[in-house]
Amino acid sequence: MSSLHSSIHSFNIKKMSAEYKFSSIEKKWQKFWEENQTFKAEVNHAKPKYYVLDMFPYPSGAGLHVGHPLGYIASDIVARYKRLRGFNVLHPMGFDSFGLPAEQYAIQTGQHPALTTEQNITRYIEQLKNIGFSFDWSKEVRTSNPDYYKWTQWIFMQLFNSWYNKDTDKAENISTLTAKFEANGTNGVNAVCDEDCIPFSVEEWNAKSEEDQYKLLLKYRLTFLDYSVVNWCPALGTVLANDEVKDGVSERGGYPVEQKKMRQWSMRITAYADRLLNGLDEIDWAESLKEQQRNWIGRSQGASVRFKIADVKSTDDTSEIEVFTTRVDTIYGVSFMVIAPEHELVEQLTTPEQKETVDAYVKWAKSRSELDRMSEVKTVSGAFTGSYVINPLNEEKVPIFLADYVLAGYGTGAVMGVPSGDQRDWNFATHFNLPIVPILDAQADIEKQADNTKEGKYINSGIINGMTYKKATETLINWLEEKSVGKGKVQYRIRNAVFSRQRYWGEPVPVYFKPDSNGEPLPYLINESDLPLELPAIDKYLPTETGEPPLGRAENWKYQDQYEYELSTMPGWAGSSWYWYRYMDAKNEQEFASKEAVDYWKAIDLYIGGSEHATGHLLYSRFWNKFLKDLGYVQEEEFAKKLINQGMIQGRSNFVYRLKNADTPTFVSYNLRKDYEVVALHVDVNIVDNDILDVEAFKSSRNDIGENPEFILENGKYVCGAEVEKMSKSKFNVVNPDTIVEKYGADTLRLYEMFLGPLEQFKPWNTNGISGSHNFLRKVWRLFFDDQNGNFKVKDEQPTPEELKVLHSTIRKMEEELERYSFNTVVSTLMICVNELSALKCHKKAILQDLVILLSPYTPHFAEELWEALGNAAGSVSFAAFPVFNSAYLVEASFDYPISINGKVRTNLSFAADAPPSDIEAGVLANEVVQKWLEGKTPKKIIVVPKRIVNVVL
RNA sequence: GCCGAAGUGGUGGAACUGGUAGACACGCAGGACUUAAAAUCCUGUGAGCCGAAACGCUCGUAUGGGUUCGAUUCCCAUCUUCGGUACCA
Repeated sequence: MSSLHSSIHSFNIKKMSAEYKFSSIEKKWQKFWEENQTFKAEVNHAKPKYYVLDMFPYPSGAGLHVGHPLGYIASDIVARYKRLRGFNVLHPMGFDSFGLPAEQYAIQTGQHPALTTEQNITRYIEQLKNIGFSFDWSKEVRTSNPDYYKWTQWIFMQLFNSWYNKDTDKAENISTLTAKFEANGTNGVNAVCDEDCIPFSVEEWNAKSEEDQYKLLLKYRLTFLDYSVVNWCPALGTVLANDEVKDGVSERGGYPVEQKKMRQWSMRITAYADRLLNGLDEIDWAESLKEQQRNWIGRSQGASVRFKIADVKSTDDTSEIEVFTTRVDTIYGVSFMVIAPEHELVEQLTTPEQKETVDAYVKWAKSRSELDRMSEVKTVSGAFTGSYVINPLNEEKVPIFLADYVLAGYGTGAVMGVPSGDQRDWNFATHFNLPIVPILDAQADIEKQADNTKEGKYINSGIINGMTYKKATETLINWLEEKSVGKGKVQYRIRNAVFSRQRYWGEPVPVYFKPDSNGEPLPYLINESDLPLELPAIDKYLPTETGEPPLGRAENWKYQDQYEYELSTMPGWAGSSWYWYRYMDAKNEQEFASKEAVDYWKAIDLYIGGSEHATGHLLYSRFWNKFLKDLGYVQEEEFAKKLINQGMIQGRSNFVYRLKNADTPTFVSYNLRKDYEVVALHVDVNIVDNDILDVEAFKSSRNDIGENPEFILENGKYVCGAEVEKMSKSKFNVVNPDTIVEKYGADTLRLYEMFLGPLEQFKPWNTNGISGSHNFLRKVWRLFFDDQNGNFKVKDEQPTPEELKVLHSTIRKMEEELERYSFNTVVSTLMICVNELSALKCHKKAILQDLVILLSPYTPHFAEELWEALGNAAGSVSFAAFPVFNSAYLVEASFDYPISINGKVRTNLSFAADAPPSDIEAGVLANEVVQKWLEGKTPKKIIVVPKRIVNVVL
């Protein structure tokens, strides 16, 4: 535990000056906390635990800007508040330090990414420590450290060694699957596996070689090799991130990019689809975020139907195309079939006459990203294959088209086209002159647009004619199952997660390849004792000449000196999918965290981070957590009980307006710009105060504006324009927290960031308002110290009822507001409290001591200083007891009712707090203002809402 | 395109479950103190109308409709901005 009774900082009132000297105060307490390890959190069964976590940052080269600490300040306030409430708080910080930017920088400069990452982290820590967070730095983690990624690799190995048993609804060790195969073959096995798994008997299993058995098991493991589509850039010889592709070409160099299938590691997250969906009901996350996850998982109930291909050319050919539909009831309206351009049957289905068209279309589709393909709905594109399928219900022949709105990786890569019921199908049918068949009598105007109604009775629909939706669906599914041409099916939108990256700066995959009897490489895990598998040194951070990932450059990098390692690395989300457990026991060399620590800290009680992680990090983390639970390593089904999405802080850019066609560079002030022809240019916000440009600083800061630029001023000032944009270097609107801390102090920064607005909301940063927060602290200071001579003026006097009322209404509001994480209104509440105490000239210890505790989560250095001044043990405000609210101080004898006439407030009247509505009615009617509005009439109704409002209805 | 969110004074925002719209700040204006400035303190500040003033009236929470005694809050439609869209983290 931290030392609460340290007396190394003896306090001397005489040294205090009139001013609030934030700089020395903050340094003093930061040093104190560090030396005393005040916030070190250890397992302590005597106290209830509270785990509050921030999404850890990626340490970028640009350092922190004022937007980054927003969430950390909020979580720190909660951490400090919970300590005051008697909780044992775990509040750690670390770094998600693998990633593309460091690698990009390495490619440009040749510097090892570990080196730049280290430098960036050092800078981040410096900046974070400057803000006075109560982090337990002894638990810091970095995902790129081998002693961390050892355990990321270890989890990968557990996934490789596991399969998903749908009967027990959890992951199990692969050995339980082997045991089942040995006993009964696939009979009675209900496993999640690759699509091409076929059933086999015990005899067939036993007849297989060990090698074939091993190959077969690969189809069941929770991490497995599979083909997935990537952005392949032939010119760069590498796979590009979606971010690195703009308009179909690489962002760097502008080389063409194509969609290519590549064999990669995947994670079988689909096995957990239902649990990921159902678990959402048990966690306190924003409903909008849960909705995003639900939609991402995309459970849909429907049917799969197999359509026979007409006139199959040879017996070798596949003779069916399977589709999934959520509207099997519309099957009689099918007038075409669409398959993805990547569909495996494209070649087989294309007739010689159509070959040229189809080839051209496939080539074009390859150049388009998935996002382009999904977004483009205005123009219809597609190509006829020349072949047909037969609708199993009515034996009708319908043409097969390719169209890029069908994605190969989604469902079966084929859809049935029902133009009367689906707008995109309708557009497609209209474009290609295909029939539009009405199927429900309730469908209206289908010659103008599709109508997806489920109302009415079926027409033109064979066996379901005259039925309604529910009955028709049942009938059709029964029919399909009876005839073995389809079945009822639940389908998910979520796909298995691709886990390979053709990059250097990520966790190596702990896998090596050994040739099988045919010389084909087979993947095997390395021995657990060989973990961590460290990143080897390479000469440059580029793919090899033969197109292998950068790890292919490592010399003599072989497992047991003979086997090829896997050359791809893990994705960014690997290290972040379990890190909250590592914080519990960050230095453990035997386990990812001790059982004792995991059992004590359990799940995160409050997790703060951006909503942009909704379907990435937050879904993968839930997946890995469930997996670790299945294997018995952790207890919790959900890793974060409560989650708040903090909104981003945007930049506020300033502009100057430069005259076009002027000989000398000339800048015109904002409000005069309309009279000239001007170009707006970004100007560094740090030389603009309240939208007034520091002209001299501007002149000397730029070398592109000539020797003597001219300025057209208004009222002797140059006024800048302003706009809200993303905070970024290129927009000259980045504000560094260090600058603010230097000028106003960390406590002011913390207060102001919270005061800016609701945590969840996106809002622009504008340094202008910060003086209000700073003045507030100085105002508090003046309650303690005389602003003339610096004398300590707190007295041991009895507080008045009025002062107690101010204090206790503040305590109550603060509790309520923190309870609902309304961090901004707490600041207003504290301001109102101080305004009122100042007006009352209250300098009483009994009141001010509690006020200091209330302030301490927001402005910890400031609070420690005043706490010590009040005569308390140095550094102990962090563990003081939060003041107990006493409602007795707030009892009011009367209530001031707003009196409204037809909903508009016309006057106010005071009634006893417990006055019965009848008395209030009588009083209201007697009032002269009300009389005036009544104009002698009797009101229709009088609504009295006790302790709220009275409304007289005329 | 699809999924999710936001839109309130000159600015950031407040109004918690439908009950006085604009709390608290910034900015601006005026005043006190000062040789002066800073700091501090006081007053005013949504738009408009009437008026000497007090009082009062009308409009007003992106836009257009609706529900209700009463709507920033609930419902429908539209517009704009932002996040995600499976290899940014």
